[in-house]
Amino acid sequence: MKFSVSEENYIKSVYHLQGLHGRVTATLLAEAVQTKAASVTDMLKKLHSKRLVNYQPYKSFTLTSAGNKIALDVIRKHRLWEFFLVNKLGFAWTEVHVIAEELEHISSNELITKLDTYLNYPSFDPHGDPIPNSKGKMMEIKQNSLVEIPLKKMATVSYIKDQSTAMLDLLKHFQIGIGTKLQLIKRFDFDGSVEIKIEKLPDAVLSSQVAKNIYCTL
Amino acid sequence: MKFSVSEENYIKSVYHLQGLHGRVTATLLAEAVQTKAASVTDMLKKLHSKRLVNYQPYKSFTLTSAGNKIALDVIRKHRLWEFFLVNKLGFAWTEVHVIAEELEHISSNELITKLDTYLNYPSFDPHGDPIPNSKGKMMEIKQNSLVEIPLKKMATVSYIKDQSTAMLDLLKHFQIGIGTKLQLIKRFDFDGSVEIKIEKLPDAVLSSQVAKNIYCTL
DNA sequence: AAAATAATTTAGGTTTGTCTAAACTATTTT
DNA sequence: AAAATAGTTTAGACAAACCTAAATTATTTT
Repeated sequence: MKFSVSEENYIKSVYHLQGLHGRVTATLLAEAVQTKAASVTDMLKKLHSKRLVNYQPYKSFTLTSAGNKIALDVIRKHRLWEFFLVNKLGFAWTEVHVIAEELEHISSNELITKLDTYLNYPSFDPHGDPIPNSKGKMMEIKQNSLVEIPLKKMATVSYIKDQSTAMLDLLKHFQIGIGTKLQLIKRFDFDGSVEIKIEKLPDAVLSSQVAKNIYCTL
Repeated sequence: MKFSVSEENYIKSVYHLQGLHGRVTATLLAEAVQTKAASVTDMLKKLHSKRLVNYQPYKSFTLTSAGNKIALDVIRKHRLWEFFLVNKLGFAWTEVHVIAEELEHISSNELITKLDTYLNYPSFDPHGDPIPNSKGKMMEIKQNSLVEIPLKKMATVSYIKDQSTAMLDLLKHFQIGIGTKLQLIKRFDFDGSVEIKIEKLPDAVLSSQVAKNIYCTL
């Protein structure tokens, strides 16, 4: 079955919100898809009739397994395109999200299969998010926030939680990006700030607020 | 200014039809965009109010120069994507049209600029059609139908006019495709059929009906 | 457990792009 | 040049996805 761009966007948003809150509420979803709660109700009825959401009036809701499958499919496309945009076309990882929001709705399955092959079956997108494979399975890696990794151990930045311009600006200044290798030198209990070492750079101190938003693999 | 997918499709079709017939009529356009004449009238009013078509009720019409610019932009995207699909993802040139019909409406200009660079500024798409550059300029090559090229001279197939399955099937059998190098051996005046030679293959005879649809560069 | 507040749904409307059927205009035939 | 035919436009509707305002239900506070 084929779905409209709107339907796909709603489903995708339900998926993401479910990941954060377990169940999803109309207001939350309205916010996510940039519309009003009344419009969400309309769409929920439609998605319910197609058996893509478990929905009862006035209650919070979740995706059915059919809905989940579609969400993963859209997310797979989104992340593969992001990978392509960064690793083949040379975009910065901070620029690709909006473009991938459009590309993720191109319908050809053959296209995604071929793109996946061309990119050599990547498991993570440029933001560090896992890319579902054709069956919807994602790799999982234990990501640890900078505040909780062991001292001295080499770690690789894998994900930035807060992607606001202010945060990205700060990261740029400290030359920290996805893939950056670093070690935790010291944790200051007083304010939770951390001192880190990046090869060839002077040691840097990051506030706990910043450190909490940086995730690493060990 | 941004245009809807429908608007872009109408404009693109007007452009193509103009190339074939000089001026465009509502019925012709309706056929091209797979809709009814009444819907075309509605859209023409809209495009006229945006100054993209030169339109007067009950008359045939053409694109304004603003409309032309948009058409070339969409065509550029379409053909660059087709090039990408064939030369990077490994699709056959006969499979890419429908996918490119969707991709051509992705709005980012930066994306097309980067894609163009990545593909190394190709001048022709896999069907042999010229790709407009960022200013809308297209390369022109003299293409000669197989019935009119000189005897013995080496020629390269550059374009297939009739792209019906029947025709493609026939071409496959004779191992003729875009880029195939061949020579005209003999022209039979009786029925206009032609004998051709392709390296390493036995000579083949094509009916004038077939030959008329094969274009070459010399 | 009422009252107050917050969240959700309904009712009725808008826009975009489509449709059919009827009315109108242009073109072709005789 | 009138009649017949072909092409185009208008009028009125429809579906999708959205909106606002009012009504309804759920949740929280007291």
